[in-house]
Amino acid sequence: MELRHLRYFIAVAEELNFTRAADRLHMAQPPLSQQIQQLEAQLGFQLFRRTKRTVVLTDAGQVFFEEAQKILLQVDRAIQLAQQTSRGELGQLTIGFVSSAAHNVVPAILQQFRTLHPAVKLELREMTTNQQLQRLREGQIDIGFIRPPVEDGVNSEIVFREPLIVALPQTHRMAKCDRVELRSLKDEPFIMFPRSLAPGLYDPIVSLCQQAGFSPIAAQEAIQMQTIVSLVAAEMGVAIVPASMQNFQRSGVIYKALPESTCIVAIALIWRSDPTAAVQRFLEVARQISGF
Amino acid sequence: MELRHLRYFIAVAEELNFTRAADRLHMAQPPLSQQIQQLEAQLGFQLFRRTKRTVVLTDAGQVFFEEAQKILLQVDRAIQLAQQTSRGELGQLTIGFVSSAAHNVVPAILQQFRTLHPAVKLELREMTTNQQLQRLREGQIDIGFIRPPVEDGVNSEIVFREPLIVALPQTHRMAKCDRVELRSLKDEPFIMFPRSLAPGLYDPIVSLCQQAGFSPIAAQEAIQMQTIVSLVAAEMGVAIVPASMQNFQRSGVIYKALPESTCIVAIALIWRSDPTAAVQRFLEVARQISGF
DNA sequence: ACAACTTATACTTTTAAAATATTAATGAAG
DNA sequence: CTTCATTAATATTTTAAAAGTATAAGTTGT
Repeated sequence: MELRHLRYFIAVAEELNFTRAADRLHMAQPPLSQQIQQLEAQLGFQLFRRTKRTVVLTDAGQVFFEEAQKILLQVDRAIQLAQQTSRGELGQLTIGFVSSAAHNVVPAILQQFRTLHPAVKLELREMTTNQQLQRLREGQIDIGFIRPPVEDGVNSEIVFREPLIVALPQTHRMAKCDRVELRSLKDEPFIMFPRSLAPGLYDPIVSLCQQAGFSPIAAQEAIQMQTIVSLVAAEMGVAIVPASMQNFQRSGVIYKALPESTCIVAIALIWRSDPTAAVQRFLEVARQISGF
Repeated sequence: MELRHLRYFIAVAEELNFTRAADRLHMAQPPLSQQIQQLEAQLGFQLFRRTKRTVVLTDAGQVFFEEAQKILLQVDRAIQLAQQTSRGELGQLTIGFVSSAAHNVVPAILQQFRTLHPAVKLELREMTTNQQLQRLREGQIDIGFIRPPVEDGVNSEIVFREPLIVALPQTHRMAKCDRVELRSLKDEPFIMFPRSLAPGLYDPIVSLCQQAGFSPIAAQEAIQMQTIVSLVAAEMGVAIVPASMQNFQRSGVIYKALPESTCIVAIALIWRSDPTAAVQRFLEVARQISGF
């Protein structure tokens, strides 16, 4: 049995007249009769009760008619769903992001993507840069927002750049100053990200301090930017953080610009090597929003 | 697009290897490749990402794979449902019956049919004989239980015969007798079915009375056997009823056999001229139960 | 009784699916 | 590094089956 048989059968069942149905199907009447006979032979029962002049559906034919219509609808649906998927209008994206990225471009990109492609389901997972690189290789995430650098062989693109700033406890002696000389913090305890998990953030911070003539004393480590800021609020020390952390205001913490902050940190987008259409649509939106 | 394309596609999607899929489909590899190419061309997108040596589903292909499986399942389902219907194992029967038939064979036939063909939905409607004949012609009922005679051109078969008996009020002077001579009731008021609605019951009753040497005085008419018995209980008169009304015991009413009751009334089954398979199954059961 | 209408059959043509033979590319093994 | 096995694609031929043509046969209504 082929879909052709169902299409022919439906036409005859609707017209109850082989000649008219054949017209509607743009074919001659004899092949139509033959195809219906063939279908009946395969099914093992009559679809129509025919006199020489009139045709009516049997009760089994009536049941088959309703089911055949459902089948053709399902075929249309299958084609449409798959086509939408092929255009990236339908599907699922699993997206990783580092905690600090949640405060800059990521929300804007996600929002825009959601309005443009509402049928794509987004699954968001906060992870470190290294976790994302590994999960991307394993195919467990489609897209990631990380801190560069990126090893070779991974598709990546910078989507955001920002300077570094200082987070001080409100009670800190420099909290009232307009701006802070990094040099003046050289004996302060620093709260840092572990280098192993985020070299792209750790290294610029250390390099900045060394430009100012000292090596920072890592008093505490934390693997979430929000935790680092909370530790500053708890007066455990000071921290150097990306400027976008100013979007994360927390009582007890004051952010200060660094005059010597020519040092820039970035957020990069990474994506799987065989990008699905949905990944490609996401890239388009990310490029549009980030302006790169 | 034809079901062939879906069957081929599913085989390739499951094997992820054209050669093996072709083996499974008992065909050569080149036509399989061509049919898949043709399918992709019609759909307007790639189902597979192919290297010269390996094949994987695209994400659109994955979606189409799942939908294609559903379609083939639905095709199987359509065939099965229609085949069951053609065998009379599935469907609906609308059945008419005269009120007095509810007390003899009908319950047994219905019960047996329900056990043998549980997927056939039965719809029961109490109607007079004439109503049933008309509704049958209009196709509004499939089967009827009536009082003969049946006009020509209607399929019918006697499924039950029974003698006539007398229903007396408990207070009646003859209520204590073993048997009742019909002649002794000649001056009693009779409660009758209107002749127009049930000649098959009316005529034997009148004929019986005339054999006994009188014409019954119709004091009341009612169109339900149960109502007639109730009127007897209310001492409105006496009635001659089919013997199966003894299955309908009502306080205040006594049934008595008639010695001269060589007169028999019947229940006939009637059915539509283009009997569906379900109607034929019903006939089989009715014949089996009635023993005719 | 006859014309118009409708389906089925017999036969021919056309289309397209399947088979065969072959090529091209890739990856693994010697 | 070459060779061999594996795999998908292409070109061409064969085969099968779908569509078309002509016509018959039965039914309905005038």
